Amino acid sequence: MRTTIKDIANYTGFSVTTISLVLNGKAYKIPKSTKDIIFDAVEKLNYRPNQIAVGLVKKRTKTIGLVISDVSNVFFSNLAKGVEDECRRNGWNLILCNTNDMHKRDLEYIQVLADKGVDGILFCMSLDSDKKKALESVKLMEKLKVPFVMIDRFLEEVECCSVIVNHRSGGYAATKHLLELGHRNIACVAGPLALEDSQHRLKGYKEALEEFGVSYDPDLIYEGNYDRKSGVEAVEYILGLQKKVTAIFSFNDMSAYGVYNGLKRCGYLIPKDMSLVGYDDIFFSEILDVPLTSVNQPVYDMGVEAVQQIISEIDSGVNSKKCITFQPKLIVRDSTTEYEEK
Amino acid sequence: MRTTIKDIANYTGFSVTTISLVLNGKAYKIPKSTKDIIFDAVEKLNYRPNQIAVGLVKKRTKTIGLVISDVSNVFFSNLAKGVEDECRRNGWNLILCNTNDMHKRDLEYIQVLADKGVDGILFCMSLDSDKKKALESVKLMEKLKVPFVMIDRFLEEVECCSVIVNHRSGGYAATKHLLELGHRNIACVAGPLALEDSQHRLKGYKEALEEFGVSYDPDLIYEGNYDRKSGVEAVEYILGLQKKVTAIFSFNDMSAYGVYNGLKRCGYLIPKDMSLVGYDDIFFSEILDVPLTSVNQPVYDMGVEAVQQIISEIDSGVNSKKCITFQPKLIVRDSTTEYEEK
DNA sequence: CTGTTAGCGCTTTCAC
DNA sequence: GTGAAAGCGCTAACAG
Repeated sequence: MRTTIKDIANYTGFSVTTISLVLNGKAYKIPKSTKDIIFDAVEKLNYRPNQIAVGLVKKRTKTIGLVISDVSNVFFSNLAKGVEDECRRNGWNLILCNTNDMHKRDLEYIQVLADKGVDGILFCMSLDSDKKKALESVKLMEKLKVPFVMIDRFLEEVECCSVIVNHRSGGYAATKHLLELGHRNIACVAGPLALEDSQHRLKGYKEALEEFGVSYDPDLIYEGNYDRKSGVEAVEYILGLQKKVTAIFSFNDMSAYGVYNGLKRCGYLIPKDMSLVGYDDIFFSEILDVPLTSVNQPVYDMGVEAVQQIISEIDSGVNSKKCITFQPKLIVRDSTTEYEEK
Repeated sequence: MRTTIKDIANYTGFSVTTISLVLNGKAYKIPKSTKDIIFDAVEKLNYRPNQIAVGLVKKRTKTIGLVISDVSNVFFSNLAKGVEDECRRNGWNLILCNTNDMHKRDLEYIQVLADKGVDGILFCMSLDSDKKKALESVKLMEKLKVPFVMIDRFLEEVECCSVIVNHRSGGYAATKHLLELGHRNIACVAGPLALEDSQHRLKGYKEALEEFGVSYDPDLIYEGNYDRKSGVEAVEYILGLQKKVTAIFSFNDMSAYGVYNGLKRCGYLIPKDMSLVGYDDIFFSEILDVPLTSVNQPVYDMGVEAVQQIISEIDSGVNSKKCITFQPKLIVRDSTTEYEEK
């Protein structure tokens, strides 16, 4: 059996109260001699408090849950890394929950995490969540009174702390870059347009077009699913348009890879025949033969920030309702070049 | 406040014992009428057992810990995905622990996980662990009496269940492939040779050489660190050897990417001037302009298997000491070709 | 300065 | 059929 506080009490002759007080740094009136005896016993018997028992009485577990769609997705694994690192630095632990973008699982995990007594949840809602579903998740967390911070994907109508990237500005930067290079027929491989992030990137795209006096053509927008397959399919769609598209802006790197491969397969050279911009700046993008111009998101830092927010919310008991916005940064590499009349 | 079992007792008029019995399916003698009343109340009051309290009395948390070096590493994130998926299927949860390959953190996390009452640990020891350190970690888990399964990296002298890949056979397959293509001067970009997996891949390499009557030249082995930088540095080393190397076997894909980029930078064409084989078969290897021939490891499945093993060990209370060995599989793509005399 | 006591929310033995 | 009571390991009023 594991050593318990009782064992220390028996061993030292003091009561469990005294032991607890000393171990929790609340022994204001207890002489050093007593403390020493206790600490010695703790060391000797190798005592460590049972955190389950502590959790039951303190109603704190120093554990948070991270609800994401899929850790094997590079974006999320970097996020998880940041989250875990910052947790460790603060003496917290992390329960990892993959929903595979199924709203139903969002709800299940929220409930389970609450049952396990996590002190807070870092929530990145499922791709298949429309506004109604997303609100359902939020309502559940509120009902269960578990503090939460929304990450990456957020909802304007929810009053909570969220850690996001300014996708509008990312979309704007990517598009502006292409426009400055002289491109005018710029296609987009968007993510699901039900998602705010996808919408915002599109908004940024439109803003840039407007600024350059280029009219918006909805035909040039292919609504994909943020995966590689979407990129491959988008190429087919875009080339089939016969619209003299000379540049493609993919709303994430995975779909950009699909576009990359799809274009190659069709005999297109990047960037000569087609410029390509991605979004996420996964480290692979740099390794590609034609290193990909991409919008970098400070994912790791977002994870760190989210943990700091949730911890401060837990400690203070107040919902900051802050919206921490990170700025994405366009990383120009070799997949984009000036438009040449042909 | 959350609804407790007492609330259900008060509401229904039955005692907490009865409620508990019914809810835990141990109500052999309790009439359906009573059960119905209780279930109705549970539903109405939205009662869910507090798992911390349950954990305290049952000494089971249905939670396991996963100790790995770094989730943001694709290999581990795929492992984590498998682990998490299988946990969910079985109603378990996962605490994620990144050690960044620091042995000290292995120990810290093992202790913390035990304090939190996890039922078992999936342990992938740190890269910086020599045998002595690794044994220290194992001894700690044994002392704390927490069941564990070793993943990927294992020790022959430890009596425990482990889930691994037959790295010898992977090394053999990769090398044989190159030998069959006619290559004779095959360099290796190894991982730390203190690690068994790296040693085993090397053993497979040697076996294949022997089979083809090619003598082993230790100069051709570059000991790297499984990262991209190692690959870049290895290229410099290998080209500097002046040994007419025509093929490189990288002991993982990350270092192979380094080799890939390094070779390009030096003006080498793959596979014309140099054949290249990786190990891990990260999805990205397929996307490269010259898709990488690589040894595929069924990482996801290993995660799944590890969870099944740990759960059965926890449930049965017996250490199976099984060593589950997965077979890697060579995936031939475009980065390897026949040796041509020049 | 230190100990007694109650209680966190639950399971389980035993008694009626 | 059901309930009282003890106990899991700990914290925290309160008492002295």
